[in-house]
Amino acid sequence: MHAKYNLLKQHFEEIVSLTNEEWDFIQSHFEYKSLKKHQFLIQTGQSVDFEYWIINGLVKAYSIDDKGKEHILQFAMENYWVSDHYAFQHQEPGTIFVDCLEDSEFFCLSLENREKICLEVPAVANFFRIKSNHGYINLQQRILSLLTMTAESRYEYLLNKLPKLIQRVPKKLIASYLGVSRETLSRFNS
Amino acid sequence: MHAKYNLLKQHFEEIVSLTNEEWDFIQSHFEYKSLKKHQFLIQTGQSVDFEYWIINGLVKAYSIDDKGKEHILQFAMENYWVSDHYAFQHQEPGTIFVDCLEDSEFFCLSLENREKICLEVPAVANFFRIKSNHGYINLQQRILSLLTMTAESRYEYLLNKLPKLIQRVPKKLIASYLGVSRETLSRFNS
DNA sequence: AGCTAAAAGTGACCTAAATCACTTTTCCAT
DNA sequence: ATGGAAAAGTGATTTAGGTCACTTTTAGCT
Repeated sequence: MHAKYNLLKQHFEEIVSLTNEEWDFIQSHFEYKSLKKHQFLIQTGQSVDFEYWIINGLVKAYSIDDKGKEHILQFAMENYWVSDHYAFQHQEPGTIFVDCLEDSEFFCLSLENREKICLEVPAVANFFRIKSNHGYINLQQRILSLLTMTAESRYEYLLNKLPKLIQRVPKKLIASYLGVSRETLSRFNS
Repeated sequence: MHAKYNLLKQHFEEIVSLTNEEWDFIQSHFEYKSLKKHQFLIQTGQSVDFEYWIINGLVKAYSIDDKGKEHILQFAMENYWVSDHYAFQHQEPGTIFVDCLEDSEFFCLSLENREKICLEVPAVANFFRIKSNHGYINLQQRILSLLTMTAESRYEYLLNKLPKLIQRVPKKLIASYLGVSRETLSRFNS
């Protein structure tokens, strides 16, 4: 477990620097969790008590429409943060599902603990500020890609940006992420 | 100008509390700017020196594709923040345009000053952290709406969510924001 | 008020992608 | 290794929305 906490520490220290005391304090506010493939991290209607940092593994965050169709909001793997941010932030029941595409391990941070370490250790507030900002920028890029690009060029763009992801994820899920039917995706390229 | 700075102070204090000394320090890191309708705040290829808080007015942030078509990333009005966040953060040339749909006034914050006030005043880091997080959540909602809803229901949703905005913005720009042609938008509803 | 330009509406036609139905391939679990 | 399920591929058909061309309405000027 020490080694795993060290990965998280490295993750913070890519952005901000921390003293050993600060790190010990921060670390003590995380919980460990482990799930197998197909298990749920978050389900609609249930409380969302944590934000999760992924130690290793792969999850998908998605919502299901009235026709039962799945729409993928995000794939998240090692080093990513994932949650139902809306529900977590507002402490409301979940609006999306998050489940594991591979066996996965997480460090879990509650809202209360997040606010606590942000207020106690300014570097943590800065860390999350910068992380959120990067996340915001990424989503803006994705929106632009949805507005400006055809499904096929979104696919090429993704192949280029996250080639490793494509290896690990069935194409029908990639299709759902891109906002295209699996049949159409299957007719692209190659 | 005092009164306008006060609006900004109120904006901060919706999220965090600040002492008078802290506020004076923060305030001194903003510059004032005023633009007329049709003037540009940000242009592609030019450096993006600031993040802007809108005192009053209305702007659109958009990119132009290879066919010369405009795609609207964001409308921003009083109390909103706007910039080319990517270019600003990475100090690279702008990738989008931002121009005024109405005469507008801004408080401008440089990257250097932002980092300075975030490091000096932890409440500011927390303010931007929370703001970014809200922004992230909003963009996730928009992505979901692009993935799951028809153009028509996206329009209804927007009408419902930001009725005032529709009043102030030509429908062809709303169409561009929704990712639909203006002819198609015109055929919706009533 | 009157002129111009931008915005909005509308019809006809076209196309990218969805949907449906079915086959083939790949991946696991026993 | 093998049987069953999930994933992927493919053809036929449908459809939402795009594009083009034109008219009507509205909003700003001077």
